[in-house]
Amino acid sequence: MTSKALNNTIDSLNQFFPVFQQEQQHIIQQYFLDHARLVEIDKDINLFHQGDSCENYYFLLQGTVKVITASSQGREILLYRIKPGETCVLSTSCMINDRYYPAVGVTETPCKALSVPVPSLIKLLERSTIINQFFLHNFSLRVASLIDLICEVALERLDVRVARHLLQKMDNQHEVSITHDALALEIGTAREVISRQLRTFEKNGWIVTKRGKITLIQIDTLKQLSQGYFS
Amino acid sequence: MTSKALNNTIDSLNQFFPVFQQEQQHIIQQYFLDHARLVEIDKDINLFHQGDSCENYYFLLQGTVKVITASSQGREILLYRIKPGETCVLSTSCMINDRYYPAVGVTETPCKALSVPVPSLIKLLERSTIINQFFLHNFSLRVASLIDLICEVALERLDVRVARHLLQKMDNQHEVSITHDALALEIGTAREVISRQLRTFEKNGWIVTKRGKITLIQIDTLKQLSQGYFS
DNA sequence: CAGTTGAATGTGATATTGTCACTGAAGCAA
DNA sequence: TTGCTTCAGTGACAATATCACATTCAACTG
Repeated sequence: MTSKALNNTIDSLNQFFPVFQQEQQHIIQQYFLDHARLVEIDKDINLFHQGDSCENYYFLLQGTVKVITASSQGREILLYRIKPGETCVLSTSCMINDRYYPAVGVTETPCKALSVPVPSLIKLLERSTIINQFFLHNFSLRVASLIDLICEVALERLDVRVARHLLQKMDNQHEVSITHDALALEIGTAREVISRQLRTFEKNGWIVTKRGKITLIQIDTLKQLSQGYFS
Repeated sequence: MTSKALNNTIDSLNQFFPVFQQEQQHIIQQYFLDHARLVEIDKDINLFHQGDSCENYYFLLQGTVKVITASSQGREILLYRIKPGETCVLSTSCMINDRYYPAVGVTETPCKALSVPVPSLIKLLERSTIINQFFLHNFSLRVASLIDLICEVALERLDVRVARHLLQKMDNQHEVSITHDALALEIGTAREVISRQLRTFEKNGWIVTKRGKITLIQIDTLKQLSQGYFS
């Protein structure tokens, strides 16, 4: 990577390493100068497949990536999203254990990322505690979110989960732009199930649905439901 | 901790830090000398509750601990087991982010562990890359297992999951000593559901059930089922 | 040993969720 | 407009979950 290109992304690096200005600054800067490559990726591109091994490691600068896992039967569920300033814990996990990916990563929007080859990153891990701490933090947050997901999927009612999801995804016009199909994937169920759930919500007057769009009407009721206060 | 007590557990420490004999050996040994306390814990003791903050960190030497999370409705699911030579990623996660536990930890057998206060461990993390790498490995393995669990819970049929579980837990007499209730907790469903599933397995001649014990008869059939080859 | 007690398991009725095989509707492009 | 393609709706049925009990077994008590 050229020095100029690094300078262009040096601000972005700070979002990964807020402690960048310390003793190890030089090591890390030099590392990225030597090994990092700035890549741009279109929408709906597979970054990695189920069964791939991990060869390049991405530091996401722009866009979002969804990480999905699928069963043998074809049903899928969204494990988490990677946002700017984050990395993929799965990549980390695979890198450290030299395993295959147990999931698929797909860009949801056009993305920019810093890409570094895994072997060099492993060497860096042995030298810099800051990098280590960065990865620890990353893991730490994601473990918590994965456990939350397990609770939801294994123990919560579907209507509760749908309500939560809608509230989480609504914009400031109280709208969610998503197809039933996509919502089903995120929640880990089938489209028909979502369709029916939304229809009963609509019958209750809680939401209004259009093609590809859901408008939340009775936000408070949905909030109550999302916290399990309802039958 | 006295030097003698440390010597008693220094072999155990090696199972955590196989690279113990290197440059940082002195730092880590000294750390455990200064801060670690050997604790013995009875069976069925809660190490931490949902909502606790993390004050002591355990390195498990003997016994097993199950980590369970519960919904508001009271249903529970087993997230993972901690075995000797392991630590609790949840503790790590809570320690690093200064969060509350999203789950419960209960000893399944009498346990021995090294206990260290969290603040001191955080300081050690800033000095030793070996400790960092240890935690990274730990996280890394657990993330993979959590993702597997999500796949199972969200996407797999119940009979497949029960079959897998039985195969995993059987001893070399092809027996599993467990109550339906406990099995239900591990799989994240209700006892009645497990009872019915086992009964149909038994009708098919795949297993024989006694009170508190299940004997697997047609192992191959169960293996096929566990891999999803069956309807 | 019989009797009691508590844990473990069985069962039917019903509600929720998932699957399958379709039909219909809305938007887009030629 | 016509023909696509994507998105959504529907009924029938299967699988799983929940509830409210009844039953059985094993261990303990006296």
